[in-house]
Amino acid sequence: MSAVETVIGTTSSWDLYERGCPSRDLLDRIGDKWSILVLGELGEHGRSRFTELRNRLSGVSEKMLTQTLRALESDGLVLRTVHARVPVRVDYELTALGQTLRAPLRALTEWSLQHTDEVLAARAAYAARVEQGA
Amino acid sequence: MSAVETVIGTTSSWDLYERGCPSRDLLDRIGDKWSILVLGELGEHGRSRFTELRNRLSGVSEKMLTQTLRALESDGLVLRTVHARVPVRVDYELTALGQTLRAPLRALTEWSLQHTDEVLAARAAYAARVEQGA
DNA sequence: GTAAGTAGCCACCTTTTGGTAAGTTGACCA
DNA sequence: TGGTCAACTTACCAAAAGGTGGCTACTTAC
Repeated sequence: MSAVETVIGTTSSWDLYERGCPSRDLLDRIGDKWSILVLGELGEHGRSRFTELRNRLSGVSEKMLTQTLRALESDGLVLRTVHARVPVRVDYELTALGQTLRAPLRALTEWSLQHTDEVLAARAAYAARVEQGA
Repeated sequence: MSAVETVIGTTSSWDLYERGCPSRDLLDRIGDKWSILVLGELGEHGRSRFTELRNRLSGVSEKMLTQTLRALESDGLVLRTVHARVPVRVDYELTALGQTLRAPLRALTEWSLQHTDEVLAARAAYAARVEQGA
């Protein structure tokens, strides 16, 4: 059987540890740098326009932003609404599915913010150890 | 001021939405495909050897596995122990810091497993829509 | 004496990713 | 007449990621 118990009481037909597993690909996608930030922004600010996102995500290029938004839309996480007035106006917001990702993602971003100092310290210590050892 | 409230009651000196933010880099690192899987494996199985990990992470190359483990070690998330017997034996396990990542990461992998079907359906629908629209 | 096993490293090469910059659409404004 | 705005799209190019295969050291087992 290919079903795997990841946590007691939870079964799924997918196995993250198998190559080509769609869940693994999905994980890779939502773990993507810009995806995380876009989803975070839309989660916090709600419906936003393209330029708003571009301005709030420091360092993102238009190309990357478009690409990320398209992927998220295709995955059913983000809803894209085009207003046919001039100039064109486009809104992005989380779908219901996208909303379910907020908690897990926030847990991760929170962890990252809270432990950055420790990690930076660990890196410094590691670099020092390597310098010594070598 | 550069401090930012991410969640009520939580402050940090970092801002994920600023380019060059170390937390953003860190997030990118732990959101990495192989990092997630290695941390997951070590979280579930506990202390493991190099070849055990290689065998359990279907599709990983030795190069990638080494690279990922080194990065996690340098970040203070994984402890690497070399036993100087012959043939060499090396163990990897989560550090205390690494343990604190288990919950957030599990939340994300769980989400991924549970919603893969919905996302696949959304992708199919999106592809159909594009085909129609174009 | 030689093959096997562990835990890698290194050089080479291909694929993918991502940045920059320019073009597009279509109404409206000076 | 031509410049502007929003939200892209496209082409081109550089950088980075990642795969492959060969090499290492050391000892035990055949």
